[in-house]
This record gives sequence, C-alpha cells and structure tokens, in this order.
Amino acid sequence: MRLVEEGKNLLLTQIKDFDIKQTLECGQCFNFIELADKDYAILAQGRDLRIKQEGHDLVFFDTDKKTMEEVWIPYFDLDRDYEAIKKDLLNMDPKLEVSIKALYGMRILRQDFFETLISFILSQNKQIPQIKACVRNISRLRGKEVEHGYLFPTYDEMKDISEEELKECKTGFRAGYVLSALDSYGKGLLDEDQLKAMDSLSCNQVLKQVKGIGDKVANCISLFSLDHRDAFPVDVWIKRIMEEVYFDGQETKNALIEAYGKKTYGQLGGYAQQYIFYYGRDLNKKKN
DNA sequence: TCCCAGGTAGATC
DNA sequence: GATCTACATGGG
Repeated sequence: MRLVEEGKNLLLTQIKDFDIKQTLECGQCFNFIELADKDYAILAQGRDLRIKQEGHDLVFFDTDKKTMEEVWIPYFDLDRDYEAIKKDLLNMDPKLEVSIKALYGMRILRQDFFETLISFILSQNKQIPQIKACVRNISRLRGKEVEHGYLFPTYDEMKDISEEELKECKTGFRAGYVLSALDSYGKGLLDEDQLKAMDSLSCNQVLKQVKGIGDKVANCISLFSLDHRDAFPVDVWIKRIMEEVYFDGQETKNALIEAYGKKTYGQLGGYAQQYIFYYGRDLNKKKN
C-alpha cells in the first residue's frame, strides 16, 4: 500500500484484499450512494467522501494526507492484515473457502458508534433497501446537507426528535426503540470508550438494556462500531445457512448458533459471520 | 391475499 | 425457563 498525492486527490496504490463494492454493500453500512461502477459517495465520519476503485488503486477525491491517515485508513480498516485473517479462518474451518473467495475484498468498517446504534435498531425486521431509506429519511430531516446527500445526524442534532417525526421517516414500531436509545445515550449509559474497553459479552449486556436492542442488534453494534471483532450476530440468513451447513439441516436456536460461531472462530467470529452472511444472501439472489 | 424482511418485547404456558 | 405473537411498512 502506497500513498500518492495527485492534485487535490489522494491515490492509494497496491492495495490488497479490498473491494469497495463488497465492503459497502455487504449490509454493514447504509449511508452511501453508488455513483458509477466501483465509484461511491460515502457519508460517514462527518464527511462526504467520493472514492473510486480502479483495480488495485483507490482514489480518494479531495482528501488530504492527514485526513487519510487519521480518518479513512482506520474507517476502511486498511491497517489490518486480512490475508492473515483469511488464512487463520480457513485453518479453523475449511468450509469457509467458497465464501471467503467470493468475498475476498470485504473489510469490516470502523463506523461511528451513535450512527451504528440507531441504524441497527432500525434494521430489525426490515430489508436492507428499506433500512437505507429509513436512514436517509432521518438524515434528510436532521443531518447536515453535503454534496451527495445528508450526513447522519449527531446525537445533539437528533436528541429532541419526536415520535411523529420518526414515524414520518418510516421507522414504524421502531420509533419508540430509537427514543429509548436516545434517552440512554443522553444519560451517558452508553459510553463509547467504556463499551470499547469491555469484553464483547459485557458490552452486549449493556447495549441490551436499551429497549429495542436484543442479541442480534447488540452484536452488530459491537462488531461494526466498537471494535469487538469476536461478535457474532445471528440473523435470518446466518440461521438459514448455518443450520444447513453446520447443523445437519436441523432447526437450531439462535443462541446456540451464536455460541457455535464464537467457539469455532473465537476472536475472528465477526469476520467469519460476514463471509457467511454475504455468501448466504448472494446464493439466495442467484436462486431467484 | 399471503408471506417475508440483517428482531424484539411482552404475554402466556 | 421456553414458546407465541404483535409490531409498521414495503416488496415479491
């Protein structure tokens, strides 16, 4: 990986194990726009970033070196060795080979905690396009306008939102859950630094005290915004494919699947989960 | 018209 | 404890 300045843009060359489409469209983040093939606007980290991939090169538009090192390299998890992660996972479970090969360029983003907290509360019992629409509605109502849309609001921008406004954003029965999360956040019960310092189990327990956060959402928040890479969210897709591949086609409780994932993949549980999730969904798309 | 979606809380047994 | 169901909204 090498940094090259090109006028106002920054070029990252010789990148490995990275694909912008796989990374953004694997269901971990919702506030981005596809401008063209492998050319996206990402509304995150309080910024509007246009990023384009050309083979092993990444173009970061209108970006300085400091922002790149302090914001985008951590955000895209580019300072982590995915070759080693994939190799370790394959040793733990050879069955992962197909999904890892299919999703060779997926990186788990290090996303903003508040945004991830609210977004994954909204995600329950919704399809990804609908989650995106919901996040977009809230951002339009309360977030800062930028070139390619609206940033997701900060806590201060969102704290006095009403239930009616949330329902206008098509949050449905999740509106009350969002209010509950805002309340806990405002009271300081959800402190990002403290949650990061805990082990993932304790972290999930704290998150689950919020009404509307259960096992699955807590694991997603832990994995996608609190550096708990051993988290293992079990949703309908994971359940389906793991019952088929690891539980002999037998109906299996979510808690048991989660325990199996954590035991099998340990610290790499979150990565394994993402590879399996994407593969399961992708396979389903091809059937239709 | 029915079924499902990156689920969860509350009721009921 | 474990299981059942209602919950908004949109798409197949």
